[in-house]
Order: sequence, then C-alpha cells, then structure tokens
Amino acid sequence: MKIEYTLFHKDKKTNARYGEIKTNYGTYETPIFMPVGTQATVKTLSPEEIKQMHAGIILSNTYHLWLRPGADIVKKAGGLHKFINYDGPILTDSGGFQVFSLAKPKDISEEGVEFKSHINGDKLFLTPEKSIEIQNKLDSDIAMCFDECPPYPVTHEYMQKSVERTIRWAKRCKEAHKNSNQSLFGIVQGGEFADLRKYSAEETVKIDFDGYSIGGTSVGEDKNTMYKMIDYAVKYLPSNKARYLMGVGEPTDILEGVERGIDMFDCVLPTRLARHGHAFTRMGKINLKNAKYKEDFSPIDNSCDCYACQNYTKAYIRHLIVAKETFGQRLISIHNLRFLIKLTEEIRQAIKEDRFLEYKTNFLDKYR
RNA sequence: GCGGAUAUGGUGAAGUGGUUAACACAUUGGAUUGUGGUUCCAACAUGCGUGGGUUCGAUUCCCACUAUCCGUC
Repeated sequence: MKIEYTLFHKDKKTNARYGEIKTNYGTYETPIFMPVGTQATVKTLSPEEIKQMHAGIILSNTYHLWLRPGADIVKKAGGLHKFINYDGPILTDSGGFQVFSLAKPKDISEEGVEFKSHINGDKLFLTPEKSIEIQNKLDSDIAMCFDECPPYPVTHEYMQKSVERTIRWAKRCKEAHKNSNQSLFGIVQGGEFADLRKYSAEETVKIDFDGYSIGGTSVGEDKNTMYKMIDYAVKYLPSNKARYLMGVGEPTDILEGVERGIDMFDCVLPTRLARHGHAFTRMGKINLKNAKYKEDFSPIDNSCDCYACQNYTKAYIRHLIVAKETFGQRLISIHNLRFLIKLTEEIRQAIKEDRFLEYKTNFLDKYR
C-alpha cells in the first residue's frame, strides 16, 4: 500500500502539526527526523543501532546506489530492506540533488541530465523515467521525483525555466511510476522567489502526489531566506498530505520548519558532524576536539538517554576522534541522531499540548 | 685521542649577506544542512645550538665552545 498521512492536531498559535504516517513497515508519528544512509547504510551505524534510537524512516539514494552496486543487484537481493537488513520504512532521494551537488560537469536538457560519475568519470544520463525505474528496483517505501535543484543564487528568469522543467519532469515521474506499494512525493522548487514557489507548489499539487517536499533549501542561502522559502511554498500544500523539507537538520531549522507546518526532515549533518567530532547538546553545538575536553569525564549531554551518553565520557570520545578511531565517530553519530530524534519527540508532545511556541523558546534560550 | 660532518619551531625538513624564514606532520581554533567518511579554511619560529668577530646589516661569512652523528685508534 501507499503511505497514509493522518493529521491529528494542529497547534493553535502556529502552523505546527502533529500527525502520523502509516507505512508498510510500521506507523510513525510526525514531525519526524529521518537519518540519512546515502550508500545503503547510515554511516558507521548498524540497522540495529538505528532502531535502538527510535528512528522511523531512513533515507537512501538513487544516484549512489545506481552507480554502486547497481539497482539490479539490490533488486536481486530482494530490495533495499532485505539487502541492508532494515525492516523500517526507507525513502529514496531521486538523484536530482546529487547531480547538482557532486556530478559536475553536467548538461541539463529537456530529456534529462548528462553528467560524469564522481567515482570513475563515466558518462551518465539520468532522466525522470530512469530515476523512477531505479527507485522501483530499489523498492523503497517513498520515492522522490527527479527534480532540478539549481544553485543559489540564480536569476528569476533561470529559476522560472527550471521550475517549469521540474514540473514537466514531475509529470513524467508520475507517469512512469507504476508501483502501488511505493509512494511518490513531488518536489516544490522556486528558490527565494515567492511567485515561483507558489507556481511550483500549485502545479505540483495538481499532479497529485502522495506527499510533497520543499527542495532547493540549504544550498547556501541565509537562514531568513530559507524560512521565507518555506513560507512561500507551504501555504499551497494540502493539509492532508505529508510535507517534507529536504536536507534540513539543524535543531534551530527543524524548529522553524515545524512552526511553519513541516512534518518530515532529513539531513546528513548529525552524522557528518559526528565524523568530524562535533556534537549537539542542549547548550548548543560543541567541538569535542577542543583541548578543553581533554579531562572532561562527563557525558556529551547529561540529559541525553543515548548509548554514548549512558556509557562514555567526552574525554574518551575526544581521544577516539583525535586518534581517528571509528568507534568515536560511531558514538557521536549515535548521540547526534538520538539528539534530533528526541528533539522531534519533544516537539510532538509540545504540539499535542498546544505549547509548541513555549517549547521552542525554551529550547532556543539554552541552545547556542 | 685523532679526522670529518651537522646543528633552523613539538617533529621532519627547505632557504637566503638585507622587506612577512618555504613546506609537511603535530598542535590550536573554525567551517560543514536531499553525505565524494580520510574534506576545507585559519593560527602557530621577534628567531635559525652558545659566545665572540667581520659587515651599514648575519640565521646565512670567520673563530671558539657545546652537542650529536660517522670514521679511526
């Protein structure tokens, strides 16, 4: 079956909403944060550890899995869930963002995008139909439309052409998508332009997808611009479908997104920061490599219930990171992901009790 | 004991008779938002073993001393 979104409660003072998403692999409350596992693994972590931190949906990636090991191999394995031994829901990104972010140089035409593999330089051609075909083979629960994610900033003229093309591609994605067990999300683009966000949202909604996401954020714009991009788009999205803000994962931005009516977030930040020794705490982000933690035998965050905080000290984790031991990367990854997941748990509770703004203010008061 | 060589920041190591003494590692900060896990940026020797001398000026030339290394007895 397709996923089903149910809205339970809307905050009285803001657009924040509490709901749930029913999937073939369980039901999950929203707002939700989704860990990213680009290459069919959340870097450094096992599926068991992902489950232990009460994660719901995880992400994987069309582009990366297409190049390696190849969609057919995943299909032969019995689909992504079996291949990676994860029995929770999986969302696959379409490859649109990767084409933009790492497969340069690229040549965008109406048919699709020609670019070079970042692995071996192979000439590749990705189209909406191809992306959907790959995602079908991967057998994820939620597939994303193949879109163009233009850099920031770009002229209104360019963005308009890009948005129109992304809408035509969205139609082709919908047309190519036949899998009744897989949901398909449309993506709203339009950069920082209010009129284009509106146009993109309205046209994408007309095509009728199982959920909608806001793309083209966190590509270098400042935070206020990003919040405006959300505002411009979200008001044209139907309230009975899930809304997904792509690539956003700073605690501050999650709160701002939730306030504006976003249900789903994903971000590489918690795991990437972890690999570089940075950890989220209630008081803000800290750099565990800092010399001041050499003899700090307290956990990363006293109030955290994660495996790392229950068992290990800053001094030890700092040593592991400085010594480039992967166990350190794992411990902080576990902590950072759990931190964001717990944040969304608390957000949901706050929305239920109509005190989201109060919660947000309290959180931001201490954070940073 | 004799002969020879070398002495540059935490480490390895460039370099020059004259403005800011390369670079790398380490260290210390910072960055990172639909992940190219090993990335990027920045700071870091007021001084070139010690003491004299030559020179307008010496880390660079000369002398002594000290230390280290090699050879030799």
